[in-house]
Amino acid sequence: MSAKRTGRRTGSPDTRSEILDAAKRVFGKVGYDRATIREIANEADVDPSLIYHYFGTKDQLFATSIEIPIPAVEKLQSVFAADREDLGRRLAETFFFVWEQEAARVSLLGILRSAMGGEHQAADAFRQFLTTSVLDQISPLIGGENPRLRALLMASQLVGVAMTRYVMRLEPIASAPIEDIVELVAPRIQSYAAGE
Amino acid sequence: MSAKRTGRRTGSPDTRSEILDAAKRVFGKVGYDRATIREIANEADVDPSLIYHYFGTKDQLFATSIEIPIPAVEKLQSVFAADREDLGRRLAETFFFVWEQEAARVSLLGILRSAMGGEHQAADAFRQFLTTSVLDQISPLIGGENPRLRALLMASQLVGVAMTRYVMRLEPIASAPIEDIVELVAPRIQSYAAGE
DNA sequence: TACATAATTCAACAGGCGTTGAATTAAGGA
DNA sequence: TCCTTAATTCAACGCCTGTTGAATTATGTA
Repeated sequence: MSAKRTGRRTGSPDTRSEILDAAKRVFGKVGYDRATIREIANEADVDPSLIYHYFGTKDQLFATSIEIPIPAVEKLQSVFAADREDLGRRLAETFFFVWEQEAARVSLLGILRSAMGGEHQAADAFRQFLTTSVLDQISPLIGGENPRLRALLMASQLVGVAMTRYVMRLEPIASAPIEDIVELVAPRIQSYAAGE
Repeated sequence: MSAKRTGRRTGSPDTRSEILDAAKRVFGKVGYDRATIREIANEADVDPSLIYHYFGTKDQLFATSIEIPIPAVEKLQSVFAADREDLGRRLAETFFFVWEQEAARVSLLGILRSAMGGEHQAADAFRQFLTTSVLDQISPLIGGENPRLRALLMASQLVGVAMTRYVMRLEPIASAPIEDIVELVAPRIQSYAAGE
């Protein structure tokens, strides 16, 4: 509770990172619109104007804080190496594995919340990630007609579960063990991948 | 373009309804947060304070404008009369039939957008609708273990598609004919209903 | 016709927001 | 040690928001 003083702090604290973390938390909790610079600054124990010093504007701060977490992207690559019959399960497992991790979740929540709210940057980021990192990779592995549509329907199922579990926290999906969910979801996702 | 005059208008226009329609449109387009009273008033060609005269507060206006459209609820009832083997298809068809109608869609978009944004009223309304009007009715018809979880997963798939098609407008799901989507989604939803 | 009441706008308020520029303090190299 | 530069806060701006109260005009009833 040391009283705030003006001027540079002693030591070499990585204040920039603390701001970014606070931003992710707040954006994840309430989305872009309801998140205020002042609240983020407060959460980071910092003056609001310092945020502008480091990130320029609220939009830019948001843009910086919604980069898809690297571990998530890496994990994804390994999915596409799997054999076709296993694609559904691997996809579901990876998806929830990432989401269950606190650090990734706050970022993803921010993206999802804001994208659904119509925030352009978030929507674009989400669209692009889904298109290039998921659809483009999955579609070729899929049999039957409309492979791209099928791929997006797989993704829709996962997004739907993320919505109900992490955003809206609907029971009993919110507190069910992931294993149960994967067990039920995986076969249906897989069936999209198999022609007919 | 008649210049605005003060005082009561001539004739008997149902201004209240016009305000409500405008509210639905705006809430549907941008969600609760970004929607401003002034924009709604403008859309309804009315002074902002008239909205307060009729609806009291922004929250109350929102609450009034997100009642689940009656046709939607009625349609739903007919689904549960169906035989079990047809449940998936009937559910999917009904769901999209309602969503494809302009009037219902703007309301549903408002609810969905705002619920995802964490707006309490919308989230509660959505939760309650899903619980009492969907889950409570579907669960008893479902075989296997965790019937309630299965029911919610069916709903998740539909919500996921609504998100990608109507909210985020992701291609190719956004402009695919509903028949194609139903054709693909129905069997997977159905398979949740059948035990294992 | 006179009058109560409903419908409508005008003008303003306080509060919160994103943002900016100047002032203050510490760190690090010459 | 001095001085440039980076980190940090202070104080304020202009704007937009939800909201309110008084003023104005029409409707419907007695």
